[in-house]
Amino acid sequence: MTVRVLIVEDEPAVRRLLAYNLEAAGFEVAEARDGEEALRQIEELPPDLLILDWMLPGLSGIELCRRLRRRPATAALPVVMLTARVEERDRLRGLDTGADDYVTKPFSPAELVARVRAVLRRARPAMAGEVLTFADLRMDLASRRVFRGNREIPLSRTEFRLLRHLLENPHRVFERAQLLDRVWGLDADVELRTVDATIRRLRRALNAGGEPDLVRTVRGTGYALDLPEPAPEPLSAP
Amino acid sequence: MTVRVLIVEDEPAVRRLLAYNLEAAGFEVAEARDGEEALRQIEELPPDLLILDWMLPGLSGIELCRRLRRRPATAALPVVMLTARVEERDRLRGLDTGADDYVTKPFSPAELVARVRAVLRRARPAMAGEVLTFADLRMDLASRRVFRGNREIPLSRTEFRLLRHLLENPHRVFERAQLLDRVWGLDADVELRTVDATIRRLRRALNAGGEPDLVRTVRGTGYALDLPEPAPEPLSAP
DNA sequence: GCGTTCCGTGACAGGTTCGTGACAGTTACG
DNA sequence: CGTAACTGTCACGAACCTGTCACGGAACGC
Repeated sequence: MTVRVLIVEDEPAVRRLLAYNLEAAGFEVAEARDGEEALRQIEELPPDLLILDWMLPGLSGIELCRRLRRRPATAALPVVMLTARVEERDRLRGLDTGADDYVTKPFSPAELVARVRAVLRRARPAMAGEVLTFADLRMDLASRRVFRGNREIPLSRTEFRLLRHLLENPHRVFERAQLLDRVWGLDADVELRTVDATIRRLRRALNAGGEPDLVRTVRGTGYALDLPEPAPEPLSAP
Repeated sequence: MTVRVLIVEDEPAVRRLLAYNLEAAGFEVAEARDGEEALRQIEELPPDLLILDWMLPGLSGIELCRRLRRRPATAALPVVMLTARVEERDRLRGLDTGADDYVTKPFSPAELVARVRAVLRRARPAMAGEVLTFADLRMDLASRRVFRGNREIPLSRTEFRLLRHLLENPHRVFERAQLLDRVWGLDADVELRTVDATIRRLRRALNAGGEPDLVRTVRGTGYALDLPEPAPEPLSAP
């Protein structure tokens, strides 16, 4: 599976330089000109790493980073921040920006790629230890096991990835095409209805003990992970 | 909006230490001495997170946690379990207690607060996603749900899109042709009166509980989302 | 008042969507 | 090499959605 990197940078020259070198290093690259566009793209298809210019028109890089950290789905998303001068870099390090590394412009392509690789190496295992929870569902990413209550649920690879994606974004409705992109991958060539089949297998596995169904069907749209009966009042924000 | 944390702990010293540090970190804190009292408080005003001592007089922490998990209203309530020693913590992790994280006594305040924050990040529904509101109507775009007061309103795809458009432009009157273009789409080939039928279905769904009608009919023109007129004002003074 | 226009209402048929089970090609693994 | 598990498709049926229509009452202009 390829690693997706999203570059958020308003200067076209710098953007192209970054994209060229990262693609040459084997990454899949997406680009955004400002914070708004970045948010939209992350929404659509979350990358594995973000390269973020500190100075952006509109939403600044720091603000974007902080905002991402607040969302569970992107709280652990690795971020490499681009800064113009060394002093800035050191000052940003002091602030709590939430970035994983800082690169000073001008940078050498080799250094940039090296830092991206280092951040990915560091970030991956950190994510691996996590446990995703929803209702009486528990998914341990490290051991790749899923429990409902105290019963273990055997899941195939596809089912596991689908459930993981839903657990990372509970309550949120995904349409079939989104799920295909984000679970099966962009290069997968499968029918939309395949999602239904996998949802069905996932449901059968999850509810094998007669528990209530946690997968909500939204007719005409797609699926979401949700509590069945009582309308879940949207929890108050922190 | 503040985050409420309920501490369930029988030792006053530990309770006060926890309360002090959590309040310093900006949380709103409630306290309970045992499981019974905790249940009462959760009933009264559900907290956003529970800190739970493993050893409690009466109802044990584990039992309380399991019981909460069984009730839909509290099934997703984040729980941080306090244990006395490291061995206990590891043993509890093995059992399926349903807790989201474990902290070993003695703990550092910083670690405790960090773990609470982490659990909240994970447990929170993703996306402070857009929510459209009008009067007692609430539409959550991410989860694709609509509430009137605290009653959920089931809506079909078309009804949902129509209501969304009205909610995005409250008070504004749209003629049928406009609604067809903007809700059904430019390429849709349907009768103007179809709008009436959908408005009717939307009204029936929204007012199923006997609430006042929020959809205003503008004769000869179209429809708008509006508060109903409270009373016709007499023009002449008594 | 009176006729006309406009909208609410209920019913209905055709279409769409989704759950379900079955099946075959593929992969994993002993 | 053979078996079992996994995965993508498909066809079918039931439930649901939706556009349309006819009818009657309400609102409006005169």
